Amino acid sequence: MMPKYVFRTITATEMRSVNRSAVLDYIRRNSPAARSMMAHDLKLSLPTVMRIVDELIEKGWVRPTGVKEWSGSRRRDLLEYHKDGHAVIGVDLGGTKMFGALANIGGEIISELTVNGHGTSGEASYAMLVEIVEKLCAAPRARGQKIRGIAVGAPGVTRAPAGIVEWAPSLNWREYPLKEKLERQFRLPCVVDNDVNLAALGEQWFGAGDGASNIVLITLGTGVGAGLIIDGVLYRGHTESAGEVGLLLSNRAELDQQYDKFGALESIISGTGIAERARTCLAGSLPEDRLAQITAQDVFDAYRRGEAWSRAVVDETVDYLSIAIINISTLLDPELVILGGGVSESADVLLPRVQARIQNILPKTPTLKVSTLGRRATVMGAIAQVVHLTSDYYVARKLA
Amino acid sequence: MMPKYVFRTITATEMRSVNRSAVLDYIRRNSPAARSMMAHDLKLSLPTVMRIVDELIEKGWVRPTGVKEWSGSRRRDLLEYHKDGHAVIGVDLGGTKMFGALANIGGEIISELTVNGHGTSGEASYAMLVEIVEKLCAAPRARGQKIRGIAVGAPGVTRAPAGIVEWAPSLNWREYPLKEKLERQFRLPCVVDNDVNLAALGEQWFGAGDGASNIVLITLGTGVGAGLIIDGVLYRGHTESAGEVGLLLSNRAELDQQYDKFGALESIISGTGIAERARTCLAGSLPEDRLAQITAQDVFDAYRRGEAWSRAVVDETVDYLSIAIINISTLLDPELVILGGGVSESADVLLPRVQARIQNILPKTPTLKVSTLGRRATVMGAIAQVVHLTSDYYVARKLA
DNA sequence: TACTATTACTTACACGATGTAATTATACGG
DNA sequence: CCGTATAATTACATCGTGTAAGTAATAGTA
Repeated sequence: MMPKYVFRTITATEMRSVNRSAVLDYIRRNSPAARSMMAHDLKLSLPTVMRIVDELIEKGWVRPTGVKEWSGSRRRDLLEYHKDGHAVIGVDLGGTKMFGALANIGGEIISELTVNGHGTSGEASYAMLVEIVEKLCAAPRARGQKIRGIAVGAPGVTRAPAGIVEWAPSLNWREYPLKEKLERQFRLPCVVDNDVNLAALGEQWFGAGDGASNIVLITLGTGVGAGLIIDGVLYRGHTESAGEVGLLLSNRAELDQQYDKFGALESIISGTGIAERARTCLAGSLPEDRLAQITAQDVFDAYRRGEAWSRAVVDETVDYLSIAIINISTLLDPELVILGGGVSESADVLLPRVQARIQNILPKTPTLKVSTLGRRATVMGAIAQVVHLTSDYYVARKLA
Repeated sequence: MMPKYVFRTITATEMRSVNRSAVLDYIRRNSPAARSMMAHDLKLSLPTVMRIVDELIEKGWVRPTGVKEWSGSRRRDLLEYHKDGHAVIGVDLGGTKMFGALANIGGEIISELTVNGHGTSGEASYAMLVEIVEKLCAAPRARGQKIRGIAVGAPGVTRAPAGIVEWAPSLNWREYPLKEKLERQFRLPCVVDNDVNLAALGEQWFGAGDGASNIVLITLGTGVGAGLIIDGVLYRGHTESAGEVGLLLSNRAELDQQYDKFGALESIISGTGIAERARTCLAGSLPEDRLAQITAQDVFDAYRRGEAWSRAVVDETVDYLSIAIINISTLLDPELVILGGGVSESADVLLPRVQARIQNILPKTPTLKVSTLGRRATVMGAIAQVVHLTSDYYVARKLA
């Protein structure tokens, strides 16, 4: 019988990794930071902070600012996150578009590349991904940073530790060993993860996350998905499909239906679903070809202009999005709910109304924000994951 | 400005705690266990395992079995979780009943005590809790174990680290510093937590949890609640109100209602809600006083006897419970969903039908089980928390 | 300009933890 | 009874943190 055990052990070197991770995280979030301040806040002795900082400087994660800070007498030497210490490649592998970026570890994009409507699948998609990465590798890097790793967000179920894409319908990939292939091709550390998971990490590190430990990112685009940051750490679920909120049910009748490609909630509040409902409303009053071109964006524009037909569509979207957020918040009690994806560009219409509905029901309302990274969220999360991977990120917690 | 940082640091002693926790957890789940086996599985050197085991034996958490195991040549000395090494007091503080138990750390009850319909609130409730604890302290302990701590599960929102009951309507406690009061009174380490959270931990340690790292416990009783174990660790949420699933919404109309005491889902699938609906069905066909006595149990009994009226009530319960489980699983992707609370005694009726509904919708179905601890779940979780607290439980994780 | 007080940093060393390797103990099987 | 294999023990190297004492920097002050 296989033994059952859940918790891992650590060595002295890993203890250092835990502490190094905490210091790096502190500096990233609080640049510029002083050693003595960190020693105080992080409850480490000054010599330990010194040693860790020396290591971080040596490895290019952190650097002295040159500036010194007055705090009573001898000035503190200030340190900052060394954004340009390393370069990283992140790719958001969409079903219809691919978006790749070469960026520094501060999340500043050096060079980016979009392929719209690539229309590929299977091996052709892989070839296109390789081409994008190659171009980004070749892009000029003013400060001469080395590329430290590649992370890819895939639209579908992934098994992140193994780096396998289990099932990505739009690319027609099944059990696709993407990480292994990329590592062999580029000889760099690679991470493969779900696109929405990475987007959530991106917002935590560089976007609307703002130091919160419990974050839900809801993306409303072609489909609907959620990324969960729980107690500071990305949560993937038992079979790595946590956050597949497209399948959420909002009424009893939905129990009797079948959902092959699109889930119940997805068919209502995704961009696709919104456009679909608009077509039903406008059927007959517009020519067929115009009807086919309607997007969610058009619906919100019409709503802003006060066109009557859009009213019901937007109302329904507001209601079902509210139900989803209420149910997610009820279950998870996050500090922050971030709205992302294409539809979030219409947040001016949605957000105030959703907020009102939520406050009406929930005793404790999470903060509701719009993604600040937009379509770059996944790529930013990719950068975060490369930092996790290459800086040996460990975290420790005490229970009870 | 307050610095932002999320992750803690550890010292050499805390590294030992991480490893000690892993070893203790291994032995608890795999008694009897051999040192050399643990060294292999946990990736620790044998000397380290030896030292940790010596410490655990000395402190009474573990003991040699005396039995030896053959594995090719020299026999292994087997160790087991020392159930009787310590005694612990756990109390489930219900709104109508209080249930306290003196148990060993293996979750075996030495002495238990129920007070039904105590009808107290405020300071009187505290006095009754103290009386229960005192009686349990005085109960004979054959093996002479010392009581190591007290944990209390409260029916309401708690702030567990501080041990404050924020709001428990049935006891009329607000911002009640329970932990502080108990520690002063009994001079023992005390833990205060939400009753459902503790029940989830109880099932993880001693019940249906079975080594799973991602568990959702749904309790259906007077109200409805959920306890979440995420990546092996109890998750409480940003304001410690994760899992308050009584408020889950199942249709659009519910958005416009007000929920003061009972949430939307709660008013349908809780024991109270089931009985209430049965009363509506039977109004007129039964005398008023008989009607008032109907319980959820009666409804399920009638269903088993094939009485027509009960059909609709049970169907509705099945459907809304299914929706709740589907939505929770969609979001969290747990390995295991456990049904607990009074209504779970009718799981023979509910479970097969719920299972069928779930499988129809979800691509990946979590295992569905009935609580094996029943009304003792909270108390068992209380025991687990005392072990966490008094054995200095730490866990470490690597990201990416 | 020198002295003082104060805070930042450095160094030396103690301590606590893990790991490796050599040694001893135990038990089966021929 | 001995050989072999595995378990447990011991001694010691290594790696990490912490404490304490010493050095450096700097504003204020005499």
